[in-house]
Amino acid sequence: MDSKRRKPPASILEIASAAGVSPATVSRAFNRPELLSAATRQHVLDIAEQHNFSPDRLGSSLRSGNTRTLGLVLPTLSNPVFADCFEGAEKRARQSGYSMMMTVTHYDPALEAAAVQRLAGHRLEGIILTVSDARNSVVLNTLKSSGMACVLAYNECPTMSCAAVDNRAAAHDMVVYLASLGHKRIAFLSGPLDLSDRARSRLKGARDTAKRLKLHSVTHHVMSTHTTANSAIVTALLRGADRPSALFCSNDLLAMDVISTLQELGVRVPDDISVAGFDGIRYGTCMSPTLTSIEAPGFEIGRAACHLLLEQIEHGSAASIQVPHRLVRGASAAAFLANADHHNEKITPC
Amino acid sequence: MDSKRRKPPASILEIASAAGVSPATVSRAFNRPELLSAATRQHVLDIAEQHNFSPDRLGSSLRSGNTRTLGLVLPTLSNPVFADCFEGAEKRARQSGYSMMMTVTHYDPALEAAAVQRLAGHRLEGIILTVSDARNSVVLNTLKSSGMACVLAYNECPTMSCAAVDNRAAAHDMVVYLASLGHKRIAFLSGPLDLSDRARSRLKGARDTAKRLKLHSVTHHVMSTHTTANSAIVTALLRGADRPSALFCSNDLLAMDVISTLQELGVRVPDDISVAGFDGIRYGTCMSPTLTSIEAPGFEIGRAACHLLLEQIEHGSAASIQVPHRLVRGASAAAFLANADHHNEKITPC
DNA sequence: CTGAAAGCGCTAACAG
DNA sequence: CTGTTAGCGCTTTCAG
Repeated sequence: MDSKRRKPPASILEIASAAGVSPATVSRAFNRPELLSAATRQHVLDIAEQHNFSPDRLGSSLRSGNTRTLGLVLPTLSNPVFADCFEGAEKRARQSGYSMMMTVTHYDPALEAAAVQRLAGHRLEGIILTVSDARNSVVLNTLKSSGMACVLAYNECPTMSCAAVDNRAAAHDMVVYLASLGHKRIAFLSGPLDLSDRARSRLKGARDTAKRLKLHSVTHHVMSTHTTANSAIVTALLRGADRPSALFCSNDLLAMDVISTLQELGVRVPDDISVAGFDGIRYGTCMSPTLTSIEAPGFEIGRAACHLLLEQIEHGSAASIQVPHRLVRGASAAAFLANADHHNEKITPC
Repeated sequence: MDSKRRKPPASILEIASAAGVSPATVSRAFNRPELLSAATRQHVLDIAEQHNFSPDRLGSSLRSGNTRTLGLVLPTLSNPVFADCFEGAEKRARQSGYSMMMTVTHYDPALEAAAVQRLAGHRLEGIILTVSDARNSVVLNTLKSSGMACVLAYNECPTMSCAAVDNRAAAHDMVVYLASLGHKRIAFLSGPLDLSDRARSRLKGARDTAKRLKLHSVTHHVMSTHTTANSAIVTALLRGADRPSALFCSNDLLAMDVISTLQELGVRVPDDISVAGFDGIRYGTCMSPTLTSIEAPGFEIGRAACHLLLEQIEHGSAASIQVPHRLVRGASAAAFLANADHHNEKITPC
């Protein structure tokens, strides 16, 4: 019936001639209606409507220089905090007539660089990203020197505009809470620190606070990825006299995997050991036990980041926003009982 | 130091003159390297490298007509199945050098229309979407008549290219499973059916199968949203002699909320009543009780949808893919015990 | 208030 | 193999 090559959509010239006006007038009817007489404007819009016409952003972008498109570069959407972040950012963008181009990097700096390069080719007006490590990120330097508007989400960085929680303060709050439950030996679990400045800040916050509270110093245990527990490492850290009574995980997905690993090992949470996460993902409250965590509101971080980005694009400002965090008391962390580690005594060091 | 208005990035003409060749040659060095001598090509690329140049897609798109950008329109990323779908689709797109523009619609047909309109303005080469109701969707008709390449994800639709699980067969499998556990009265819970053709198909599959298996006919209970339980409705359906012994929820998020609502009401799952979901989200296995569900693999659906879309763009084909589903046996659905509804007897109808 | 003309950055078509 | 030329669709001066 209809040919495979469909006819191209009407251009501004056809509308102009159909309406008996110049192309400039058609353009103005859409972009600067105040410059036209009400009659002309309405006439043009009617004709456009009839032809089902709306101006092509491509020509418009090329000529005027603004694409009304933003970029969002996140580690992964499998982590609900980042999915929420997208929703917050995209909603804010949409409110200002911007579209969002998005990609994921899986915490891989090489993919981060490729992502920025690819997106930048589309002449985005600005970009929101979460990088592995804001301090030594080549891609951030490239981006800054290219002059593209740019805001970090989740990363804290003194030299760039960013929207994030205060990771150190949040970790502080968690350690204070765990201490208030009677825990004196706390271990911190995370993925590779060089791939997450957030994990680093959280560890630092935890260590500083433990020292200030005169707890045992916080040990650090590195999993091979950010969100999965290594069974061997978890087993190892349960051994010995200086075994921790609470495990503070650098994010909730890791905490969930740690808990299920512990359960497989026959270690009860929180009876034998307490576990806390970070991020406050909603599924934490459906788990058994419910997850103790720090809520870092993804939607709000995304919204704030996009807001900052738009301000930067429109007014050149380069402010940052610190989004408030909140302690979530769940059942996975409970009061420390001196004899709770009885279970452990039976484990023979191998 | 540097002025607020940074100098525009190098254009192809500057590179051309710097390299002592024509602009067309620079273009070819990037797009059709096989047309150039190795020497010229390398020389041009070196110069480009020095100037940190990469061709602007905007000019390229306008001239050549392809933007190498796809659109993805999903209900929400808060539901992990859709987040996975994005990951699958975007990864596939990236492999073919496409970027992904994305937006969410929160199951609102008006937002669906606005989303498509907005994205179409960017001259996408194709679009993947999940709509509320593929059968009577104005936006789908608009899209088809516009000639834009288009694939549905999750929706099943005989007249369009789509990537989805067989919802009726999947619901069939679930009912067969529940029946095998001894359940004879099954209730189906969902959001408004006119906003979800998937929920409709699943209900139909459940009803047909219940009839074939000579179970009691499946009752249907409508929640005000797709993913939250109405406490009053849940309470009501627990009353009476024909109270169901199993609740089949149209998605996992709803099932999770139903379970927590039941627990608040003092009804034990699965001891007093069994609950099943649909989607097979990964958090289902961390819950207590673990969730019985049908896995509808989001990543695979996204990947397949994007694959179909690219085929359609490149070869005009309009095939569909049925992605296999899988029953996930969790602890939320257990064998029916005749006396299990003792708990119920005590509830006084009000 | 409206029109004419130039050109954003790039690539396709055509020459050579 | 490489250069020349024209123009994708739009907006923006500048003139009226």
